[in-house]
Amino acid sequence: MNDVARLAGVSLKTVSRVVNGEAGVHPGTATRVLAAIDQLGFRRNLGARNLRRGSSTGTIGVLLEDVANPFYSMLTRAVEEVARQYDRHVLTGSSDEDPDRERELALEFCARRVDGLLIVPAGLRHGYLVPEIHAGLPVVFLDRPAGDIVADTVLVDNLGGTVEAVAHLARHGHRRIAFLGDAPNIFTASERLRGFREGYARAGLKFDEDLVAMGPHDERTIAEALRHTMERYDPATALVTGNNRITVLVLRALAGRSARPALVGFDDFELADLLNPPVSVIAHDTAALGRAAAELLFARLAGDNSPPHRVTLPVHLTARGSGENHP
Amino acid sequence: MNDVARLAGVSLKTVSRVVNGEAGVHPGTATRVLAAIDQLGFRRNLGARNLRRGSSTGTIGVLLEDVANPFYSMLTRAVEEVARQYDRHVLTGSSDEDPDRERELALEFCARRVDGLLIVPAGLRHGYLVPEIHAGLPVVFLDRPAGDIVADTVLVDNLGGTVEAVAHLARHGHRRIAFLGDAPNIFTASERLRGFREGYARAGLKFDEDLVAMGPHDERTIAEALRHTMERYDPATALVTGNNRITVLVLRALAGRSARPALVGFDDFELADLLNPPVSVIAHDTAALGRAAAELLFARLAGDNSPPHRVTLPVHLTARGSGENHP
DNA sequence: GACGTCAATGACAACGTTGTCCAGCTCGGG
DNA sequence: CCCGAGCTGGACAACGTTGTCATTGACGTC
Repeated sequence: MNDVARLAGVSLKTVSRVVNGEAGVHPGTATRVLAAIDQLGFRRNLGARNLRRGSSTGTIGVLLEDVANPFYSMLTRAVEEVARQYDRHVLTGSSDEDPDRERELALEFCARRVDGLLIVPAGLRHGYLVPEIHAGLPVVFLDRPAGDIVADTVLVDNLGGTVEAVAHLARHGHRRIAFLGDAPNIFTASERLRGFREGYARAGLKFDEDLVAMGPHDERTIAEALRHTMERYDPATALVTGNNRITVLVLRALAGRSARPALVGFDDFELADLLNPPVSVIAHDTAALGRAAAELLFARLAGDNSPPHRVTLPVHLTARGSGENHP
Repeated sequence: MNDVARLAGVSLKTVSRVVNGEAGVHPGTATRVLAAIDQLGFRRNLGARNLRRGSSTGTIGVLLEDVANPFYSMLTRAVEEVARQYDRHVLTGSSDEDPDRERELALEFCARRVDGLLIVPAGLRHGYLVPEIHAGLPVVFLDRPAGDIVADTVLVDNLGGTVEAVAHLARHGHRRIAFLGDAPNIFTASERLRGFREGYARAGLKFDEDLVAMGPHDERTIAEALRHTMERYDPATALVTGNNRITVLVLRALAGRSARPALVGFDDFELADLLNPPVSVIAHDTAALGRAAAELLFARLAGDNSPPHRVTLPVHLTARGSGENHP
């Protein structure tokens, strides 16, 4: 900026005025300044500007498990969309389900003075955020609640979803239904398991612990779980899968088998309707989830200081065929 | 930091020393300072630090069309992974294929002093980046080349891919093959179309302009294009689709039809192998694409100033069934 | 006992920008 | 011809941090 001022033969402050479109600069001077700016390729340093003005950095941080997972990438996009409306940019970080990494990223983002934080929490301890929240940083938890602090949270109806999945399968005559879920320390996984049990209870079925296989899962453990639940004297005739990745793993493991169990998966996914048979799912509006969380964050930024909200978005069973065959 | 200093009864500079782990601070003093930091929830302002030190902001910007598209989200993840190795964070922005938006985001990121820029360009004019590049900002173009400047670029073999797709279909006896591609102003779309023509030529087939339908596409235009190419006195018996989204649109439009044309899609996608029939694709390693671009960027940051590279990553046909039926 | 050494700490400027305040100029009215 | 208003431009401080350099005092040495 100094160089620009020198080249244009004006003072630093005048350049600042031109850059900020302030009134009170002679048009001729402004033209000279703009020419100098152009010639030098000057671009004002937003960091310095924000520092001086004490204004926000215009960024929000988004922490999630893995941007490459379609569920999270859709979330990210929805958040970005809302952020754009509020003139903010998005810093993303993938925690890979590692609490330490999450913490590290969160504190790093705080040091960068993000205006707010959206977190799909990996860990169960979020005390490290207390000072920041206390200092006025809005934080919204997304898809899973914070472990040990009270904060804004947007969830989907995990419990209701698996209750409905079991009810659906029971309506079609299934009595032995297996559940393949994610690691039980993950909130959504344990909630969905809880719903699964609840569904059994409501359907008047006898629950069998042996038909539950919690993760973390990969190709091998899924094959193992399928063997364990399906190849026995009293096999499961239906399956509930705990999230989009597990559903896909199961579908791949089942590919080629002639007799497929009935299947309802948690999370909708692209092409579910084009598979053979089409896969029934507990669907929820992922984009709405992201939007709701982002809107909540920006409401906080706009000054809303009501007590922490806990929003639960509805899910609905989308029956496509895979869960409607009888045992 | 001032507050910390006052509370600990030391000078500002001493706090700075403690925060930075510099030598020459009395252990007792350090303890007092740390206690004060803890009590006040102090976190140093990275923006101010970077300003003072003239050091990098530790961020790189990634501009692409839409993070929600699995292709781009996988790219993003790969980039994030590499960035992490080099201690950088990632700012993302979706341009939605809008050159103005891309430009706006790019310049905004420049003003934020990102260390480098990875761009999947939407527009054809990138002169606006010349001053930045000249000022030392490393920029790598990803998946598509820059419009009118010479810069580092990492591409996949678009031409070779569709050449191979046509050859594959021709080998199976198809003589009339249609191409449904994206908007022709998009580099990858026009390159793939070029490869498509080239494939026709190499196979000794007579090219028919009528069997090409370029986008942008949505459900309606795809249905239209299918009607136009398939329901005629000399219908196409096979189809090449120009990217993952178009492939999915086509699959959905074809769902339920008894007689399906042979199909080869550009870009691999999840579940392609589980459809009926499994979809043959021109696959490429998306993560490798992102990694290559990011590594190139960091090589530039590390001082590599050789002339701009242009890397083309190979593609390979993954035959799964949908492209192997005879007419 | 004077002096050099070394460890610990602090004063001050600077990074690039903007807000505040004041100075000089022009112009119109009395 | 003088004066104040209005316009234009500049000097200076400040944002939160760190690099440079100076200061203080304790200790050991000749």
